[in-house]
Amino acid sequence: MTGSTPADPSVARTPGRKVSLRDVAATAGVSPAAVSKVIRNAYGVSPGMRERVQAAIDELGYRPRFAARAMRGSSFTIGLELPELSNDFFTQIVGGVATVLADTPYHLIVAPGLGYLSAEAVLDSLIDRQVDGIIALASKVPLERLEQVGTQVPLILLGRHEASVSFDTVNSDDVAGTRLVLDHLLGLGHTRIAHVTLRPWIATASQTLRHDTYVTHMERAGLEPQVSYVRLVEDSERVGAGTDSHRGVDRDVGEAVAELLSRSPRPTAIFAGHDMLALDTLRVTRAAGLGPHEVAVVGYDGVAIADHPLVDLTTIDQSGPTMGATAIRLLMERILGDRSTAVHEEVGPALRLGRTSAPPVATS
Amino acid sequence: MTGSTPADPSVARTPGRKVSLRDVAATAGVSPAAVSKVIRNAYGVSPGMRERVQAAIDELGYRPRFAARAMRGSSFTIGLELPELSNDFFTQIVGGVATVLADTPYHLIVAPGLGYLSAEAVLDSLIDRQVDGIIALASKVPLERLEQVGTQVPLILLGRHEASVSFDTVNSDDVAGTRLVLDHLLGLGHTRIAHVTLRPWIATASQTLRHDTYVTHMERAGLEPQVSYVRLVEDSERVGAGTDSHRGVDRDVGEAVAELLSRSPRPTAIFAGHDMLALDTLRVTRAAGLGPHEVAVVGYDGVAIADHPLVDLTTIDQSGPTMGATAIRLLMERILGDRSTAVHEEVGPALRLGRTSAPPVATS
DNA sequence: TTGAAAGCGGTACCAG
DNA sequence: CTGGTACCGCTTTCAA
Repeated sequence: MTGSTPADPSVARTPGRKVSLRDVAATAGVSPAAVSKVIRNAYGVSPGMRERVQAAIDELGYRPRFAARAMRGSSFTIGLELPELSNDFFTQIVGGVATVLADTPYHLIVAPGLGYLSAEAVLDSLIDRQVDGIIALASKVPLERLEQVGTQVPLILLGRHEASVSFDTVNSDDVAGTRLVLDHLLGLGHTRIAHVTLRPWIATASQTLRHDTYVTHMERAGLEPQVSYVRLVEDSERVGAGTDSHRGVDRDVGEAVAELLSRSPRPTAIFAGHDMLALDTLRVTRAAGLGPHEVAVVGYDGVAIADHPLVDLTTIDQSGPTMGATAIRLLMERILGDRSTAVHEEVGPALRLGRTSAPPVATS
Repeated sequence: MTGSTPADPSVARTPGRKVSLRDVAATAGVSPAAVSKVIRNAYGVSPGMRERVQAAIDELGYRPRFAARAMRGSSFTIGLELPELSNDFFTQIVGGVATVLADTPYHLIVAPGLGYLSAEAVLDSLIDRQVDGIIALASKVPLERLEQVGTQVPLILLGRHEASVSFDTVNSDDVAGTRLVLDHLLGLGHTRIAHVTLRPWIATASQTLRHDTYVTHMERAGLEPQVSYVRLVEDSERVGAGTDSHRGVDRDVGEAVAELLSRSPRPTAIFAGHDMLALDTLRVTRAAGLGPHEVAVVGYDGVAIADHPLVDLTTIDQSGPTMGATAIRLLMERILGDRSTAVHEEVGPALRLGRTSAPPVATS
């Protein structure tokens, strides 16, 4: 309530107009063009000029506006599209990107799908913002659309094994990762290993590769693949999810897992398509009173909570931070014009053993 | 590099220049001003005009650029400052905000501190972006700075119990919430209840209120408050955290909890300042082989993982989504000019019982 | 109701 | 190396 004091100087600081580049130029006694060069560290300014301009900038507390810069030059903004924020794997990627960006004049806009916004809408919005480059997860956007985006703005895709020419990709080796999981479970003595995942949608998506590798690896081992698909949740159904509780099992995941558990003979191990699915799977198995020896559970991603002693989930570490750092490194190469041919990098997956996977009990 | 395929029509769609408002005007045979009015749903356009313009917009696939709009009018962008993304409570808030925003032409920019960027830097950056309004957590920014920001742009603060006139606040009733925790533990028979939290910094921050309430409530119950403070991590030390693993106990939290456990007599219960601290606390107690009956643990926030059967953390549900939804509602009131006096809303906290809090074993 | 024209605050080009 | 200046695409008076 500083309002009771009629003229409070501490709040009075509301200049009629923000200080502009022209103001700086006037104060420093130079041209606007010169100031522009200084703030961009552009070529062709004498040390004396730079100094005087910098002094004026400091004196006036000048800060360039992104909007004005974006009109002519670059927006100094990187857009990061991702499906949601409640999945820790995605926020690990954000961390990796942000750390690299910290030493640059570029800023990061985190643009989650947030349930109601599709990845395509998010990409459009980033383009409307004239970002200088985009990093995207975009696991469900058609390739043609991505290629098109890639011709408009430098683009890096994560989790899509596309041999695109217009954009780069960064992926974990999902085939190798899946084999790590299966060999681990097979090594423990499991034979009835089920897989719970989203219904394959894009053939090149990480999820799909894990699924396909699971199937072929099982068959090669002479075992029967058992997949339970989580029903795709329509966007319309998701509206309002934000105000609901985050809690409880996603109904569809719950059903998918319950369906697996009801099979006879029951699977002794469940390989979940990613860690959030694995956590939900554990909700169901624990609710059913089934421990690691009855049903082993393995995830994929390496979310932070996975190695909490109370959870201790066996999973594949995808090195989210490294993926993010790699992505922004590749993106900056393109933005700075250092490279214009597509590259496709992979980071190695690593098995992280936890208590949720154990040998099956010897019944049968 | 569409270069390999000489003339690929699917990728060829790279118009030399994006379609502008002027193009739409030309196509529709009207003035740019008219188009501007139509896309803003502004007053003073005849139905016929609107229809023709809309047709041209659809035909050309016109999309207004945020930068240009921000130059003169509003940016149709809301900025959300928050300390980090790896804390699920914060992303719950984001969800609440996003859901309400879904029905408006406004877009959300999520701007996390990301370790290296301080809240103040993030706020500055949002202002440079000319966002139309800001929602901030900003738990460590001095009040004067916030008041100043509040005079520049509509501002809503979360987790700060300030009676400001220049900005609104949305808070959980931290006093009531803390009492719920303590009464629960006292009811279970605990007397040696410790508190682990960040060292109080801002007197009006939620964390501080919980701390202060803990102290007074304990004293009023005739018990001795025992607080262990987590050392503040300097920003400089945090750089690079993004590429490190998210895993393991924050060294400082670990030390703070270990210090508590080494006291004699040992506390039988630990009230953590928020859920992420509680999870780290559980890491330490479990590593020390101490179960709920040796050391009860209670958190605060209601993160999603708290109610996982493997964790089952007793905590206070702060209704993050509701807080976010409330915040954006208040912000839109200010942006649309419906209100110019500050309001300060509170949402009620609720105790959520879990397995991590149990009566103390009868030793003494 | 409609449109002409003057910017918003930077950048880029080009002449000095 | 420096500075004048024409823009970028949209919004906003203000006349017609």
